[in-house]
Amino acid sequence: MDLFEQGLENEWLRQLGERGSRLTGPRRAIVRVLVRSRRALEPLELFDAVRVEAPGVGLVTVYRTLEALEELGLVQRIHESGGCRRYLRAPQGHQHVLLCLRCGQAELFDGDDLRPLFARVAARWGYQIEEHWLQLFGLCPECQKASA
Amino acid sequence: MDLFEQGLENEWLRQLGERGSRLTGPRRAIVRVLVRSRRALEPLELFDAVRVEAPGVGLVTVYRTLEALEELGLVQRIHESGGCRRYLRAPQGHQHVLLCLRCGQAELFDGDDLRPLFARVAARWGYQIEEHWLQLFGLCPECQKASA
DNA sequence: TTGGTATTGATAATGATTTTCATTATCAAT
DNA sequence: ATTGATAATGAAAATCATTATCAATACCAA
Ligand SMILES: [Mn+2]
Ligand SMILES: [Mn+2]
Ligand SMILES: [Zn+2]
Ligand SMILES: [Zn+2]
Repeated sequence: MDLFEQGLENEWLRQLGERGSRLTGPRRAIVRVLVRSRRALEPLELFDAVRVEAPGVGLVTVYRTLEALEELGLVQRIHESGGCRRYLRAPQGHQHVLLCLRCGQAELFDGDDLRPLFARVAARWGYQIEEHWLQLFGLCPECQKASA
Repeated sequence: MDLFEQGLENEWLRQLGERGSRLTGPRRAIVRVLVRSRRALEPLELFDAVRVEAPGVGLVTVYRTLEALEELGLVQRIHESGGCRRYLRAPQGHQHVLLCLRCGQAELFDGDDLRPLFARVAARWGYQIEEHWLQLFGLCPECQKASA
């Protein structure tokens, strides 16, 4: 078992509890899968994965748990040209997503400094910039080999 | 009448024709509204705006025309935290969107040079970067006044 | 002007997400 | 441990945006 993911799982459950949510079987199972996934998952994919270990869980509970985790900022919706219904572990701190176009694997990176750009744009248009989205798409090392 | 928008309207119709599409009344009306909008519009909003001048047009035709214009790259879907169903005139060349969080007004800016960042990320993760999304959100000058 | 056909709008179908509601499970207070 | 208030659950139904169907119409090349 991965120690980092184990810790993350406990932390998510703790935050759910903090918020007043009961720590139920279905929630534990859903959190367990989400924390460990390297890919962004659609509700139905998540549902299928959860049911492998917790067969009784309903799709509706998957939707409800995703909503709760999104409110807590533990999970984020991923936007893609093909659709925007997949969810991924949210980054900690200032990070952005790098997605593999072929297999969907996700990585988080940081180190972008866009402040000079924001300043120019703000000056040009008179906007007060509040937020920015940056997302990179490409081919992961495995998929590069596969398509070579 | 705005000359730039007039020209853009003609250009869109030309490209639709080029592609083998007939230049019908409904299409002309839809293009006219889209070309002139400073905001990204949902299909239903677009439908309502079109029906002011062309009352007979159906919602289905709005969807079909949006699809055609998106294929031609003349229109793009805008992604927001609240939903991803609005469409906006696509940028020409390398530009990105700046959106007002309050009124939805959209501006296009360029001048971002993220190549150094891409190079670092590519090296760090072994990805071959193919594409990037950058979007800024803020308050336009009018909305800043309104909320002051 | 005309004929072949792309386009249209009304309608029905679809599919993802939400709502409803009776039943069950959690957990703080005994 | 037991209890009991109530949060959470899953099945089923409802909703809502989008897509498919289809007979009638409008476009446009000839
Ligand atoms: Mn950033
Ligand atoms: Mn760019
Ligand atoms: Zn890959
Ligand atoms: Zn504004």
